[in-house]
Amino acid sequence: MTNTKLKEERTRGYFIEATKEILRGEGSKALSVRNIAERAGYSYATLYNYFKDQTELISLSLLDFKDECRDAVNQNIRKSKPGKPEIKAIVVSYINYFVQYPGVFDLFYIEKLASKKVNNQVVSFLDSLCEEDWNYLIDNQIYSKTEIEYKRKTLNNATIGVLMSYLKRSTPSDYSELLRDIDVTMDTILP
Amino acid sequence: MTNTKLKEERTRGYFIEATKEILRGEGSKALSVRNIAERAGYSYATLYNYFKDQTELISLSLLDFKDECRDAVNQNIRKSKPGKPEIKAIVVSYINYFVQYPGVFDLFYIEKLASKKVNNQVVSFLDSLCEEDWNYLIDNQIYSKTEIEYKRKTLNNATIGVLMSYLKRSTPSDYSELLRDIDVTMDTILP
DNA sequence: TTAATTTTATTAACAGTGTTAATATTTAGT
DNA sequence: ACTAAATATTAACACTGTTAATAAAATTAA
Repeated sequence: MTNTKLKEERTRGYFIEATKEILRGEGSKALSVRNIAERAGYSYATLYNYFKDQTELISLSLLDFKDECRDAVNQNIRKSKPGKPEIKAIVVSYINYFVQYPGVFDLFYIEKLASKKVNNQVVSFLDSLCEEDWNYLIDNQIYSKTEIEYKRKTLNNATIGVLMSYLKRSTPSDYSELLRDIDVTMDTILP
Repeated sequence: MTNTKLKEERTRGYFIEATKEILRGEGSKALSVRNIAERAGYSYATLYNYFKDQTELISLSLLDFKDECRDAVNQNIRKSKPGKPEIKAIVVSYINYFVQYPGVFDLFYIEKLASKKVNNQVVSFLDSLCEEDWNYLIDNQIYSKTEIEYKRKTLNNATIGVLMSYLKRSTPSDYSELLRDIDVTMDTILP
């Protein structure tokens, strides 16, 4: 009864963990049903006894990565000052996370996602990490509410653009330039 | 001699045209060697007598689309005032082009490209369309040279981000909001 | 025009993909 | 130990890109 449910949940976990390992390592290009199943220790068709299809497995991995990324960001911004400095620290560690795991970037922004709910969660993810700091800037009257609304949107889009260019088009060509580009973005949007 | 060269060039054209049709229509997801060859009126293996592999065909299509997009933009900005208004007109028609052909967006920004040269051409494409207007803003001393350098970069990244969110994550959900987001981006970066 | 040669196009094959249906194996309950 | 239920596996299908061997067509030489 509850025992079978537990076992089932464990097996599901093996598949999810295998998927995440491949995505972290070889990337989404190397992802295949047979590859996942082999790493999980099962035959490829067994996967379909636990998941509707590959996209369900991908969505579940994505949610895990979201938590992982949030934790990484929270670790890195510990001693940042609220407002612009902390927003910058968040953006930098957010970008660092995806530079470390390009396969996860593909999941978040490129791969076709099954549910619209997951879609929305991804789109608002970076912005939600900065929520407190945007409010800080409003509360301390450094920018108006509409100004902040605009700047939020623009920073989110610019950050995705920076990541895209770096990971998908190798521009800029090295990491130090990437950091400089983030500086540029921050100073242009929040002067 | 020159006759065979002509014939060869024509056959290559049929394959390229077929590739472009599929990308414009069904999108890059529907692209396959067999699909292309069938539409070109040849067997799938014939393709390899004219092109190294599929990626070469894709790169050649991309270059065509680049010209096509430039033409479309130039048509739309005819009566725009130099500077910010024209830059906005360029960004809007640039975005419109990819909204019309999402498969071409995949080519430009997502698909793995063979040559680094093509890669760089893509990355600098939007910025090159705005070149004159950025210079106008410098010459008329509306912004400083460094300011413009920063704004260029930020606008390029933000525009790619806007496109990504709209085409890949359905955010915003309708076109009128997309136009509003472009306004927001422009006013934030070029106030 | 026929024969030989070169150019161009096709089919067969290989290793891979996601997914489903039918089968085999393992576990649980009596 | 035997039956029933749960779980796992193999076989198959329709795809994918790519290569090698073969067939067809066009060109040249006699």
